[in-house]
Amino acid sequence: MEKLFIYNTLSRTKEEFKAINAPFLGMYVCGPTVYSDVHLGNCRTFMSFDIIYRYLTHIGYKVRYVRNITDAGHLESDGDVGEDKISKKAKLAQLEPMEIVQTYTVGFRDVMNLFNALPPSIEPTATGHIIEQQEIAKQIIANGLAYEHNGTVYFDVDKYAKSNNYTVLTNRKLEELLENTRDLDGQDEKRSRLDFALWIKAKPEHLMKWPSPWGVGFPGWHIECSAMSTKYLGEQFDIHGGGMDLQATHHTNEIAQNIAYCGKSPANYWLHTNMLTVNGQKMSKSLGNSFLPMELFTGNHPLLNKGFTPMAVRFFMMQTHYRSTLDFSNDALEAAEKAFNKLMESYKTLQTLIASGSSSEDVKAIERSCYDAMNDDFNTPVLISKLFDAIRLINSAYDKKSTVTKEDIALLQSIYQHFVFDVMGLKKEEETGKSNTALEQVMNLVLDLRAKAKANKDFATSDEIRNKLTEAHIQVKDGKEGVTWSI
RNA sequence: GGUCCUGUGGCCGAGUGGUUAGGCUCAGCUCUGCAAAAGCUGCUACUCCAGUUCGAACCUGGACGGGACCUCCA
Repeated sequence: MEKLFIYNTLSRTKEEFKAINAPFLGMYVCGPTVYSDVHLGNCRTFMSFDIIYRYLTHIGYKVRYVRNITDAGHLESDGDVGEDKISKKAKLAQLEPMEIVQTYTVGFRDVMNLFNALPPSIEPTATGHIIEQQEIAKQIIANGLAYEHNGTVYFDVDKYAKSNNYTVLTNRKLEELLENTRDLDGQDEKRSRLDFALWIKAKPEHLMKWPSPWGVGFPGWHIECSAMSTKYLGEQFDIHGGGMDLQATHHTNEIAQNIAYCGKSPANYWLHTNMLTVNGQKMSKSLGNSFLPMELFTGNHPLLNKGFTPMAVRFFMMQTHYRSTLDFSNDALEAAEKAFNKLMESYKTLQTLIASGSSSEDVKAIERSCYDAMNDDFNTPVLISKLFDAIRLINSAYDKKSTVTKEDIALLQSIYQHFVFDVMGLKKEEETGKSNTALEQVMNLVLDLRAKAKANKDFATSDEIRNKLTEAHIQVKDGKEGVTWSI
């Protein structure tokens, strides 16, 4: 098996990866909250972990990939301010919370599918694991690290921090955290400002609520992940992932919960993916620069000149390492789209290569460097640069400037299969409209006429046809092997 | 305000104490009736200041800029 190095947030260094029970491997990734459309930032995180999942699988691990759906805990109106609005709206066309959940869960899966992300092995929901969450809260109370106050159960951070490193993930000092904590609702119920809720008493207007030993309520924000990761991957597993914004609060509390529950830190390796910016600025609705995936595909957005295919976007994301911020801009997307098309064109060229008896190229070295790139903390930008070495090699062999053997060609095929299709999860875009046979027949007719004009050296006619087609956004390409066209 | 991350050529974006990242753009060439498309070749950068070093864009310190988190958030 490949020797793989992964950047572990726990140690802030790249560590050699060792699975607890190879070849089996458990990976948990914090999934989306399904109360609104997935935005691109979410997609980027899940695409990053899709590559990680695919590569781990490729090098021989039997991965159980668990990614939750958060469908409970946040339906409450925004405290005191929002209550009025809610009651006004509630009169007409009130939706069941689970209708919202269903709508956005389906939407999320559809988008991930468009991006060719593999579904996780298990996709558990918070509402499906209320009992498990309560059990964990009970055990933490029994272990003396949580307390109930007026129907709400709080985690006792102070007490926990006396015998554990609460801030393992962030390296922050507890005193400094305390100084910087703001005043929030329910602060007076807590023993310490850092304490967080495992179970929350439901207000009467709260829509999703369940009975519990502490009264009717709903689970806290962090406990679902502790419950579901423990249930499906065990008390200790290999990899836990999520966006960097989850690191300081959600993951910190998750680790504390697990240790308070069973004395074990849940995951050996914590991976965090970086955020997404637009033209150098944070993506946010207030700045008017947030993208929905569909806006990206259709180009229906003020910041875009045109739409981009899901695969072009996927490729674009792969060009940046998962731990760097990814900046969206029209120019960068266009550049990535061209590069992606080149990668796919070269695959076609590869199919036409003719083998020589000897080889002037070292294809094995390219394959090796692809593995080296991925083994170095899943470095897809470097992987892509190595693939472009392969492209140059393919083109030069095609131009008869170099020679490749039958084995080389087979190896190039396998590099494409393994790295481009299996690991990066790229695929050829569907041909535009399968039912376009009518258009095709017309185009054949037109191009046939143009060919005849050219044969008669009637360039005025042939150029006119070409120009008119260009105006209609149809590009004519006079290749060596005949004329092709694209829209 | 606090903690942490970051600053690379026209643009995007890897990386390393001394040796070409890669893509896009651009220029030249090949091909072409001419274009386009495609291919080839070229374009040598690392915010600023000081230090460590034989040698730093890469290490250290400082300045300035950008970002994340501290509040639901991928």
